Amino acid sequence: MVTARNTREDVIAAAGRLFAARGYHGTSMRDLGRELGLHGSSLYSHVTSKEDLLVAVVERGAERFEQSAEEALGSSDAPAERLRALIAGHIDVVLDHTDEAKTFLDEARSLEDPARRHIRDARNTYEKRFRAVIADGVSSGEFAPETDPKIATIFVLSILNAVERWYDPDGELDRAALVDEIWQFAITALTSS
Amino acid sequence: MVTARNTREDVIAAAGRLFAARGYHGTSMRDLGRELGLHGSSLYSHVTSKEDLLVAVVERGAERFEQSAEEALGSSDAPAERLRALIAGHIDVVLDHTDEAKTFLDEARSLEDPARRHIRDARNTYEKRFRAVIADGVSSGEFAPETDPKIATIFVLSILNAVERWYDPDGELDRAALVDEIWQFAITALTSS
DNA sequence: CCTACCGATCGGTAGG
DNA sequence: CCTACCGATCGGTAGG
Repeated sequence: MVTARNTREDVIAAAGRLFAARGYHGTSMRDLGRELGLHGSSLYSHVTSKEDLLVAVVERGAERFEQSAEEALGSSDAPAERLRALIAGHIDVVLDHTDEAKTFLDEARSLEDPARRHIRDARNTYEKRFRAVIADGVSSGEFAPETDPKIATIFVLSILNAVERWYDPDGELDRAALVDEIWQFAITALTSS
Repeated sequence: MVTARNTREDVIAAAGRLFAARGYHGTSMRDLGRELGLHGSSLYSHVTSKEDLLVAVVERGAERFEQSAEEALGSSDAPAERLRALIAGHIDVVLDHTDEAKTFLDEARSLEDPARRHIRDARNTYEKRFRAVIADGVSSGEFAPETDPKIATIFVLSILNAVERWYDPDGELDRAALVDEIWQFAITALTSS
């Protein structure tokens, strides 16, 4: 059996790879065809436009993060533990679905407006999950009373979203240790006054 | 006196604006010409190539950050205060030279290799300034002994580099308060065990 | 998924 | 800084 034909999912996965590596505008349909071993024009039997591809990749990224947050919040632990679960889930998405995560984080701005707004909303929803947990911790007295949940959330997400830019999966710091470092940093900042 | 001719500096400034807003690959030389009120081909009397422009903008960004760090470290205060000065300086660069800062942070990856390496080095040098201050704080006992200066530096810079993505200069949080929030968050995480 | 294209746009040059 | 271009490449279509 020779190599089978590509599916739409194959095309989207390859697009994620290239968009993450070179950016949306830095990737041509012919580049993408080459990556899959077919002609650029043949891609149009799988997608209707280049932007259609960006939408698909970014949307998958958004779903991964959203699903991760929902699972993390399944437990009814204390705020500190729920924050830990959110952090661990976020890192899993970034490390297990790097291309989608990177494209979601860095290339969504190239989307045109219906999709763009939808992704903006998804991002806000995700952010609210973190904010609610932090606000809970402040209310319960577990976190410091001066904490501004909105700003603290931005800071934690800033750390999480930057991971793709520096973390080396083959380096000395393994995944569990990475989660631990981030959690420790965040929880210390949130707990002490 | 009618509008004077554009200088090379005008061209670089306009390029910074467009690169920051739409990305390097999302900006064409004709877009840039339009921004300046001249033909795309006329830009070549000021620059030798499109990448020449990216190099110029990114290089200016790197210089701003480097200069800011040097000034911040002029004082011989305690580590916590020197970290504060580094943070304040970084925020000044981001808010006063937003286009250069954004292009430096987000578009440097589109550089080809001599310039690319040079920028990577500049980034590492800048990072080392932060790391040295944090390491000093650990040595002096001012910061918690478990602190890993390398990782703590990455976390602080992650927060700083994300500012351009969410901060609204016309919002409720003014510059001094922004610096204060970041510093408080960082110093708390670094100080407590 | 290929062949054969399309018009538009790209970065860039020559010669004023 | 303009005019007049260049070859290459772009996203995309028609018709198998």
